[in-house]
Parts: sequence; C-alpha cells; structure tokens
Amino acid sequence: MAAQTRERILDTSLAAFGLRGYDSTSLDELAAELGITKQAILYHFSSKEHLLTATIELAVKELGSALGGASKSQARGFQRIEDLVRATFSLAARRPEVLGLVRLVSRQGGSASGALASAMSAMLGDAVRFVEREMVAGRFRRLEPRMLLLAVYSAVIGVATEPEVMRALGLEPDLRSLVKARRETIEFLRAALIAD
Amino acid sequence: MAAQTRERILDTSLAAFGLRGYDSTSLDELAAELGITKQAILYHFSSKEHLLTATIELAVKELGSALGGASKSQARGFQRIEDLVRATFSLAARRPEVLGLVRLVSRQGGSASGALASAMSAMLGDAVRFVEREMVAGRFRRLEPRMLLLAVYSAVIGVATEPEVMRALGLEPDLRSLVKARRETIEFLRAALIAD
DNA sequence: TCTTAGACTTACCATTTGGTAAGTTATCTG
DNA sequence: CAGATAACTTACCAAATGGTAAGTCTAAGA
Repeated sequence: MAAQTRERILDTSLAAFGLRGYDSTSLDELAAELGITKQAILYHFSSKEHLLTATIELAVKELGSALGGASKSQARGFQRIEDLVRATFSLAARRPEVLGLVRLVSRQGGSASGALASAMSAMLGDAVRFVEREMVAGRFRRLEPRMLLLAVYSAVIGVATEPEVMRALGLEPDLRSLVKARRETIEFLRAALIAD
Repeated sequence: MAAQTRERILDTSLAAFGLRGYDSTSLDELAAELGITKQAILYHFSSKEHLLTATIELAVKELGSALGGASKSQARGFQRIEDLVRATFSLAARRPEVLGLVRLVSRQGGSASGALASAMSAMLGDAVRFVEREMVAGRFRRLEPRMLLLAVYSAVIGVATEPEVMRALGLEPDLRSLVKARRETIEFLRAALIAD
C-alpha cells in the first residue's frame, strides 16, 4: 500500500485541480476523498504548491502519451490535424481533468507551470513548423501560422471542455454529443484549412 | 461617497473575479484594494455569494452593451459575424475581466449564474437561428449550426482571453498582437464559413 | 434641536486552511 | 533481536476566511 499512495494522491489531485481548480481544492478535501489524513499528503509532497507541481508533471506525461502518437506521426496534410483532434477529443472523454488542468495552468501561468509551459511550447513549435510546411506545399490555405494554431487550439479545447456552453446551446454533454462535436469540429477545421 | 461605493465594489469585484477567480479572491483583499473594510462590502452585499450574483449581473449588462449592437444588427452573411467578432475583441481589449467572468461562470455553472446563463442562452439562440437562415440561403457552408457556434465561440473567446498560450507561441499579448489576432481570427472564420 | 436612517468602522468569532512536531506501526537490515 | 527507516497518524497551531453584533459619524427631516 506504500508506494501506491503517492500515485493515488496525484491521481486525485489531478482530478480535483483540473475540474474544480487549485484554490477551490483544500488538502483536507483531498485527504478525505482518499481516506487518509492531510498530513499523509504533506508527507509525500512537502507543500500544496509542490503537490501542484507534481500534478502538473503527471498531466504533462498524460498529455504526451495521449497526443504524442498523433503529434509525431508522419501523416501529411489535413490527416495529421485530424489525428490530433481525434486524440484530443479522446482524451477529453477519458480524462477531462487533464485538459482542465492544461487550461487552468495556461490561464494562470504561475511559477509551478514551467513543465507544462515548456511542453506546450515544444508541441506548439512543432505544430507551427508543420503548418508552415503545409502552407508552402500548398496543402493548407495561407494564414498566419501561429494565430491559426491559437484559433485551432482554442476551438478544440473549448469544444472539448466547455460543457456549460453546450448546455446553453441545448446539447447534453454526453458521449454521443461529444462524438458529434468531434466530427463537426473536424469538418469545421477542414473547411478553414483546405484551400479548394 | 455613499452611492458610489456600491458601484466601486462591483467594479473591483468584476476585475478580481473575472481575472483571478472567485475562490482565489477574498473579501479582505477586495476591501484592501478599495481602501475600505470588509464589513463595508458586507453592508452592501449580504454575503460573498450575493456579491458574485450582483457582479455577474453587471457583467451581463456590460456584455449586452458591448455585443448588443453587433448581435442585433441587420447585417447579412459574414458581415454580421465579423461585426460580432470585432465587438468581442474590442471588449477583450478594454475589459478582459468581463470575458473572464463569462468563462468562469460558463465553466463552473453554479447557482448564481442564472442571469448570465440565460443571457448567453438567448444570444446563442439568436445566433443559431441566424446561422441556420444563412445556411439555407446558401451563404454559409452547411454544418451543424450549434456545433459550429460552439467552435466559433470557443475560438473567439480562446483567442481573446488566452494570453499564456499566446506567450507559449512566442507572441506578446499586447494591443498590436490582439489586433493581428482579430484579423487572423476573422480570416479563419471566413474561410471556414463561406463556401466558394 | 432632536431624531432617524444610511453608511460605514471597530471588535469579535467560528471554521477552514496550509503547515509543524511528535509520536506510532510495520518492514527491512545488520 | 536491535535499530533504523519509511509511511504514516494524532495533536496542535497561526493565519486567513466569511460572517455577526454593536458602535460611530453624518446628513436630512420633523
């Protein structure tokens, strides 16, 4: 039961921080959820901020293993974008808290966010180069690559993690709707990216 | 100094809740920022939750007056979308906290969010009908209207309110970049929406 | 001038929060 | 078996938090 506790804490923290937020989650709540005492958490992570740092590291790993395949694929043109969007939606359905934490950190910045920030920087850098190549090759419409990616990133993350807005639109955020949202997002991006 | 205090509290709360979040903002901080005591806040708003409700109401008003013109315009086709996006970016530059609060509420939901939720519901309902008409008229590409709007909403709000991601892309979130982002977002949406 | 009401402030308070200190228990090692 | 070490728990604690109660000051009305 020993070495597992650390991972259980990280798992629970990821869910709590990613879905409810950092300040909204107290160590006491986390401990109660885990059936241990708060001090057990502080034994493994010397402060709440260190716990956040470690949680972010876990999220970076999960993000890497979920999107790594698609982002490093050798697919060309729109197929590669489609792979990435599919992988992102799959992650949003399986572990919404991971994308929630990405959003949280990307908004707040903060000192603990170094790992995620640099991981994202790397992924976005690759993406920029990929998009530029495709534009040069004439497979993508010519737009400013970084702004384009920001729009694509925002659209995908937003669609995948904005259940309340879906409700406001009269859509239930269940699995079927998510599948539909994925399909429509891909069509939307295809239309935006591919020059006729 | 009397009647103004209430509005000053609301202004400061809007900035704090919208940019830092609800749980991350304490009444003591707000009071210190305003140069009054916490109890002065509680005199005007009987609890922190009531303050949030009133703050949301203010945000709804600001949102309405900022986007109302564009959203009720009689412009047709893509021009109307462009007007709306311009108005949104203008709001993002002038009062980022308003969109921040919209995002916060649209994520967390909660009991206090009724006003904003219904305001957004109404705006989105109008938007759905507008998009449907334009599709029928053949001016917009045929996509699922609600999903399309979710993607558009996410892209615009994301681009307008995601400074950390802009930094990760190597863009400084200053006014010039925001103008550029607006132009690129409009081009992106034009490409996605208009069938050739 | 006396009173009343509004707009606060000073003084508290119970609870929650992140964190420390000092045990306790089990396992592993010499 | 002795003792060290890892993995906790029990017992605290100071600061911060949302909120209550009572007092103060000022301006307006009777």
